[in-house]
Amino acid sequence: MTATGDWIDNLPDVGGELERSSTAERVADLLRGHIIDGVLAPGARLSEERIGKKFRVSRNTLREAFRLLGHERLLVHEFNRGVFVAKPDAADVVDLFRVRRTVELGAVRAGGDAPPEAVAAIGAAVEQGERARERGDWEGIGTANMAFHRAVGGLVGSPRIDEMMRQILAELRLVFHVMAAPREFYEPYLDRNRAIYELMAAGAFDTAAEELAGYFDIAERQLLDAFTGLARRD
Amino acid sequence: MTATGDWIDNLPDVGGELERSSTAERVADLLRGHIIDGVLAPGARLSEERIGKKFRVSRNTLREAFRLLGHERLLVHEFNRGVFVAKPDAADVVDLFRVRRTVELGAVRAGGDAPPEAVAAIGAAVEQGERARERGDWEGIGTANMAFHRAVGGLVGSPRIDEMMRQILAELRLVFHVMAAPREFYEPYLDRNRAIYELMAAGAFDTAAEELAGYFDIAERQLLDAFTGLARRD
DNA sequence: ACCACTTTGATTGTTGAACAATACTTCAAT
DNA sequence: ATTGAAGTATTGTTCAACAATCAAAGTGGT
Repeated sequence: MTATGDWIDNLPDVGGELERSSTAERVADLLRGHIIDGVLAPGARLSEERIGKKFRVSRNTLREAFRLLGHERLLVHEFNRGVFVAKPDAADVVDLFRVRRTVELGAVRAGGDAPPEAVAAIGAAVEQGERARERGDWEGIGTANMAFHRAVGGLVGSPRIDEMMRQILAELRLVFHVMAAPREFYEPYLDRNRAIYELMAAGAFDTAAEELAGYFDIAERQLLDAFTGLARRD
Repeated sequence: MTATGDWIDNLPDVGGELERSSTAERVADLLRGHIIDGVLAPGARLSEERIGKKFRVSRNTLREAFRLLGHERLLVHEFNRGVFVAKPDAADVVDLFRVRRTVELGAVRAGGDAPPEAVAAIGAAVEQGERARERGDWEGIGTANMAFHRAVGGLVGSPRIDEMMRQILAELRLVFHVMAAPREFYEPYLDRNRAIYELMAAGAFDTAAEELAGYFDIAERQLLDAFTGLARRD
């Protein structure tokens, strides 16, 4: 054991993994989770005093967390009135799908340059969804579908794109909470996802993009119909 | 004038135009401007106490502003050490161009669906740049080039994409400050911008996209070379 | 000169209280 | 029903305090 002495150099880089985080960030993470899971309904008002008491943090720290989530469009800040859980409307759905068409279709079309692992990650998401279907786990199917699209964005291999996708998909979760989408919503898309993945695995990225575009058209139409249904009831 | 009574319904929506803004947002705007203009050099540390004194705002308010700009990647927040003006490196340049290829090329390829005004805005940016060249106004050429690419992103017609482009281009300004780019950097691209615009005006969006892709390749290469030059001097 | 260790000083992280400014509610008056 | 005028609750912002952490200067032994 006289040792080469440089075993320490072979340790994996930890990057920012063990970065201590501020209270504001932890609070933001918590709130984000609650919003995505629907614990905090869209449109709900977040009282600084009550949430501060609940989480045992000061108002100042809480406000920092609010700024973070406001920038992610999960909260809307109305001056002198407070912060509310965002409540996306039909226009937001249209916009979200414009973004998705731009980013995801671009990612797929340039998929030929992506490393094999990136494509494999998409396949993993497909299988994750299929396993969830076998269990009858509708929640799991939805999660797997999100993972599928996050993996599609991952084809670009860009941290910034990854971050954008995370945000966009989080907003999309909010859309579902607004219109109380049926839990089976994603089920029909499982087979389509597999088809898209198979095309990519075979190197037919352009065809895959066309398939994906078709999915966007149908899904957007379906969501918008649900929204106009809601509008009529107001 | 017994009146129909519902003229008020015909009033244009004011949207958020007369939204009052918080101090934190105004401070963030100020700092953002200083960062983009290079008044605050990349890597510079922003002391809470000194900046707070300078702007006459409390530390708490200042920290809210810092959170905003941190989320825009213009500031980096190191726990217990402070906030610094972001200092993009070569990896950031690569990533920024990945994003630009995804977003801008996607925008151009789908340009056929964009309204004529959106295309016209691109032409306006081209002419703005050419006028700046006639004046020998290098600063103006750079600004016009930014406007050009912002207008390209505008083809999508999505507020979220517009916001992304604003952020990406702001980061790109930081890249220029890091490597002290020559003021004539953008000049050679003026003619290429016009060519790309003419193609789009003629409806040849796919060809325009190919041209734009060529621009990205050259510009990225040029920036990366400048960076490796810097690295050698360290 | 060089290494480990402590001490000191400065800065950030977070809290709690305070006050002004604004919004919401209630209720009276027309 | 609409308007106006309190009164109350909430947000916007500041300030002061203290703990936690980092950076730098010293300290001593070799």
